[in-house]
Amino acid sequence: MASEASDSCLIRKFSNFISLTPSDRTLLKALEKDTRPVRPGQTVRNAGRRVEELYVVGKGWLFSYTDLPDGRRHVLQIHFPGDLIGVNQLPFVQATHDVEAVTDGEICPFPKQGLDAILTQSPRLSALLIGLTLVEQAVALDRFRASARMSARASVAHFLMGIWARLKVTGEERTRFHLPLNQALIGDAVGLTNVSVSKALTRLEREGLIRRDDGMIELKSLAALRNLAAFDDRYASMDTSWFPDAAITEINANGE
Amino acid sequence: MASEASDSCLIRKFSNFISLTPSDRTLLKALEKDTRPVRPGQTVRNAGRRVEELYVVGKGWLFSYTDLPDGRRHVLQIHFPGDLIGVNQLPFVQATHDVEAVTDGEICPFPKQGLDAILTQSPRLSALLIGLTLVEQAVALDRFRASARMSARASVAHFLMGIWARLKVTGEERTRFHLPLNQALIGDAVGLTNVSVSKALTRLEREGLIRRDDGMIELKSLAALRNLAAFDDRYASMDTSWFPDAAITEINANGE
DNA sequence: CGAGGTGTTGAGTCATTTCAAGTAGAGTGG
DNA sequence: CCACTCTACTTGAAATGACTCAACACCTCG
Repeated sequence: MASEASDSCLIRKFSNFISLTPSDRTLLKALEKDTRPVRPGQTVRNAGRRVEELYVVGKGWLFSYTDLPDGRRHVLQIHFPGDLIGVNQLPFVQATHDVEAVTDGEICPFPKQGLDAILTQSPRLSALLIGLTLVEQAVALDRFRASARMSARASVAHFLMGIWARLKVTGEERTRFHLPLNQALIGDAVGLTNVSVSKALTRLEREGLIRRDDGMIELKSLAALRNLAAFDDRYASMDTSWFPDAAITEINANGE
Repeated sequence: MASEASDSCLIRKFSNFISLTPSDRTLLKALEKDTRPVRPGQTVRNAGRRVEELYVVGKGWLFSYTDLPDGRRHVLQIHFPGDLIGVNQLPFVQATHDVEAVTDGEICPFPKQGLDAILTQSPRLSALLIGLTLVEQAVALDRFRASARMSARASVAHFLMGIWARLKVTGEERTRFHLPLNQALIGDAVGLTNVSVSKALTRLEREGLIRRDDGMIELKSLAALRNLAAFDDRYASMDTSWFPDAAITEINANGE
């Protein structure tokens, strides 16, 4: 009823791409019914365990990762408020990776079947859900490419641009933002050591492309960074024209 | 009507995961209505161009890639018979990467809207489609991890295991198979140079993990390779239990 | 027979890693 | 208020794995 967008990052994020009907909002709100606090370093999901529930991130940052046999770690994704964690776990009985909190935060757990309501009742939301998943996939492949084929410096620049682009989706347009990730974590995300990340960041700062102070990071020149890292903003170029019409949503909703 | 599975890799692949109803088969066959031959080296899709059509691979191998500003190339995916090319392009107006044929082959183009029939008429096929897309995503992330965090030798081993696991999905269980990819291409897929790939393969062969002859490759010890590369067969561990029942498919089909 | 594509091998180079030492800040307890 | 500890970050030197460069072998195709 109260269609204040501001109370839910999930709704704010989705509104960014399509206009939500009241029933869409109701469906989304159902996912955020429950709330659970998380502490820094707390494990939210263990790889290998059954995937019982998915999460909406309410507050705070988290990340997905896997450990390698030799003890090294690979960070697959950083999760922000408004993100859905675990859609990509759907086709697996056992979780393919761990999820851990970076900062204090709140997550909203809901059962796997919680998506059913969306998938059966709102083709438009379903399309957006699939679309966002595919965009995330494209983003991951971009990061892969950067890590595999570019210098440490460009790779780190690419990572920062990726964070910026994703924060933008939930409305934070600013080029200066709080980055609560330590350099070992960033390294594990782009395939470098903490030492190399430190050197890359220091150099980027010396060159005037970024600025750091007090846990904040500022992207001083988006153009230069984009150019250096061959960065593409996949969220900005998302195409929603193939989505079913809202009208069809109505018909289906009535038809059930 | 003639439900010979053997005439379509797509149907054979899908049958591997769920039992297809006659109407499912009809839906899938519609995707393979048209056929177009491809030659080695032929570009099937250009990055940046509008995505008008998707493809089912009928015969032959293809691959998706992007070029970097400095001329280097990153190969994102190898496509086999039975694969759907371009599902991940759905949310983009412009293609995010190029597609090129490796060998002689046949592809079956169909318009983006060709998927609509499946998505609206068969929840079960839709679920499988989404599931397979998510599995492919997990596979890509595994390859990312291998490339970012493991040795050249392990990374190449991982790549080979990945090919083997995917061939298995369309029924080729054998550990000896034809590998029509040159070493530069493999390098571009795992983030190495052709020279490093050559050295890695030579070493793997000397160690007895693989054997090569006449364009064929044989995985001599799956266990050792799996161990070396920390390989997980994502296709084998796919969970279909969350799919809607075939019964529901019936109801929906009647309901329209 | 020559040309082009492909794979192998060795020598030298280079970017990133490893190792190590040192700085800074936050939190703790005496 | 001052050690003390922890974590995070920086910086330099040395080690190393992959890269570059280059020569050569092999095969297919004309």
